[in-house]
Parts: sequence; C-alpha cells; structure tokens
Amino acid sequence: MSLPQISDAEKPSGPRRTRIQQRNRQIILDAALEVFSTHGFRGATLDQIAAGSGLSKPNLLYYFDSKDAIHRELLTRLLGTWLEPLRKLDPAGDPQAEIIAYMRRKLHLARDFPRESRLFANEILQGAPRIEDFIRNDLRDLVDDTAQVLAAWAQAGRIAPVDPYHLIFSIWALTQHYADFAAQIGMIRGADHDPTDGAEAFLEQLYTRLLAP
Amino acid sequence: MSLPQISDAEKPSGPRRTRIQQRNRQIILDAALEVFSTHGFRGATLDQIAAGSGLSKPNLLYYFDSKDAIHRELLTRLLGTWLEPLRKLDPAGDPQAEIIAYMRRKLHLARDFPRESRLFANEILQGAPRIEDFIRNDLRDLVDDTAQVLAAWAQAGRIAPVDPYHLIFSIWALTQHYADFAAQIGMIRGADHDPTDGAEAFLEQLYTRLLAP
DNA sequence: GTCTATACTCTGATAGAC
DNA sequence: GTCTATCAGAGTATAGAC
Repeated sequence: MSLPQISDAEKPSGPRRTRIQQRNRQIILDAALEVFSTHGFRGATLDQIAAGSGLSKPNLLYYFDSKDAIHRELLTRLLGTWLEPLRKLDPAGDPQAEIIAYMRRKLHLARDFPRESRLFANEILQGAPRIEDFIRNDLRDLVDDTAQVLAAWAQAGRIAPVDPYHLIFSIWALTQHYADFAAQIGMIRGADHDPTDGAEAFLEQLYTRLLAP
Repeated sequence: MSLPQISDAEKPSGPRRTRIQQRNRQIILDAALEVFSTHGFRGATLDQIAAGSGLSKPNLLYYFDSKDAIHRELLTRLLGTWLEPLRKLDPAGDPQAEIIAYMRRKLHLARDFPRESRLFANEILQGAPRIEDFIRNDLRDLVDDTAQVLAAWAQAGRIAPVDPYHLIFSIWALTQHYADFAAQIGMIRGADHDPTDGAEAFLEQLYTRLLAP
C-alpha cells in the first residue's frame, strides 16, 4: 500500500527528472513527513529533516524550493488519498455494508498511514490555512453528496434515522483517533501492541447497532 | 464555568501576589492558550503572545520565567480538569445513564473549552513529551479502574458486551473531535453555527443503541 | 549534485533606564 | 512594573567551491 504521487511541480524542473532525483526527493519527503506530522509546520525545522534524511540542509533546498514547498508537496499528495475512501461509497449498495466498509477503509488508512493522518490533524488544528480551499470545495461537496445518500437511506427506512453529517464526522473521529492519539493509547494500553488492535471489531459492533433500522 | 487554578509556583514569588499580578498572569495565560493551542509549543512565539495580551515581550518574562513556564502552567491547569468527568462516573449508578452522562460532560468540555482541548491534542500529536508522566500514571490508573467497572457491567449483562477500553476511547474521540476539528466542521457546515449543534442528540442515540443489553 | 561558509531574519531572554 | 535596547542562538535560505 502506498500513497499516490500526484504533484511534480517542483525543481529541478528543466530536463526530465532522473531516478536519483526521484529517489532523493522521496527520501526527503519521508523524513519531512515524520517531522511535520509531529511538530506542525512552524515547529518543524530543516535541520531535523536534514538529519532524518541524511542529506545536508542546502541539499534539501536543491531538491525543493523552500521549507514551504516540501510541506505543500506532502499535503498535495495526501489530499487525493483522503477523499478516496468516501468516494468509493456506493449509493446503489447495501446501506449498512457500505457505511461499515467506509469506516473500515478509513480505519485501515489510519493504521497504515498514521503520519499522514497526524499531518492532516496538525493542519486542521492550526485552522487549516493551507487546505482551506480543499475543504471548502472538494471535501465539502463530497460530504454534502454523501449526506444526501445517507439521508435518503434513512428516509427509506434502510438504516436508522441518524443525522448524516454527524454520522460522517463520527467515522472520521473514531478512525483518525487511533492515528492522531496513538501516543496516548500506547501509554495507556502498553506501547507494544498496535493501537488499532480490537478497534475494527468494536467499530463494527458500534455501527451495526447504530444503523440497524 | 471556569477552569480551576492549580499551580502557583511561578515568579514573582517573594511576597504575596497582588491582584494586578494575578490579573496580568491570567491575561498572559489567555493569550498564550490561544497561540499554543493553534501552533503547538515550538510553533508558538512570545511575540504572538505579547501581541495577544497587549503586553511587551520582556513584560511577559517578568511574570513568567520562560516560554516553557507559561506552557507548563497551562498544561498543569488543564490536567486536573481533564480527569474530572471520568472521576465522576459512579460504579453504583445506572450503567447506561452513567456512561451517557460521562459522554455529555466530555462533550460540554469540548464545547466550552475548545482551546484547552486543542492544547491537549497538540501535546499528544507531538508524542506527549511534557505530559507522559501524567498519562502513564494518573490517567492510566483512572482508565484501568473505569475499564474494570465497565467490564463488570458488561459481565452482569447490564450493558452490551463491549470492549471497555475502546468504549472509553470512542467517547474521547467523538467528543474532542468537535473541538479539535472545529475548523474543518465549520468549513463544511458553515462557520455560523456551533460545531457541536446536534452532536449531543446524535451521540446519545449512538451510545443508547450501542449499550443496550 | 553536494558541500562549507555565510548572509540575514526571527526568537527567547537579559540589562538597565525610568 | 513596564519599557527600549540589545545579545546570543537558532532558523531559512543563498553563494560559490569542488
């Protein structure tokens, strides 16, 4: 499982990008994801990213225009992935199965890409300054459409009558919590086991009971 | 509703603290809470706090030893409040009512003190370096005790058989989400209304259905 | 492509006048 | 108690050798 690589709009942009360049950019982004997702944009430093990637600080800036460009690239790569699970929800499918499958996809995303989840969480905590446009347009439209589908299902008595927006928010909250608050969960349950252990069964139980007509 | 004021171990600590001092310290903490909860510890600056409080930067450092001391004071004041709702859960009460009342207390905390919730979230995202001790001891013990109560209730058939730890985590996730992700919710639903609007009814419905024996 | 050296700005904290 | 001035260190970014 790996995140899609969307954007390519960074230097060096003259001739075609070599494999070395691609590889070093990826190494930098990996180290940067670790740092940005932990400390947020302003709290992260190029020194930390340089140390994490094994490259010198000026060398980072050979591959990316600026600290901001690295961060922007990470967010851009993330956003498409972020919508995908919700896009897969099928209005023609079985309501309960579709909603639970969506929850499961989000949970797996949190389990497999906790740093990406924390990067997103950091951005929202800061007031979403860099992804406000994405949220107000792409995400909002998708949520509105999905809420209509959920409302229609409730109206038809195929799921219990629940507020569709809060239903969606609840799935986000419950799944992302296992990534964003993993440190806390680890300290309470013991850091040795996966924070999402048992979460899937619990959440299935929760949504099965909530949605039963 | 106001948070308790616990710690007093900051300068000026010689003679008794005057009302002016108390008031200015409170003004500083207010401004600092806004900045720290948005940008995290490293991302926050004394300049921002000075601007927000209307005091000069050296003046902040007359009332507090350092940037770290301001942050520590905010966390200290928060932590007691953080445990209180769970402490109030009564093992002798009605199981469903107790759990739902706990959820409601947490939700009101998120609604009334969203900045405190975001301060906590920021700290956890960073790996909880400053409150690790609190989580590993005070919080963990309280959670373990509560989990035992919940497990006994499930064992006795007074609530549905659910994983007690995930039940607690779910309450944290669902309630704090309305504070921590308020920016996102506002951009999706319209910033004009309270992000927690409708949340209480939805969460009551959710836990009523989940816990029914 | 990668490094050392460095310019320049921001940031936390202190000195000292008032 | 509050301010102006300022220091030392960290931070982003660039210049230029190799």
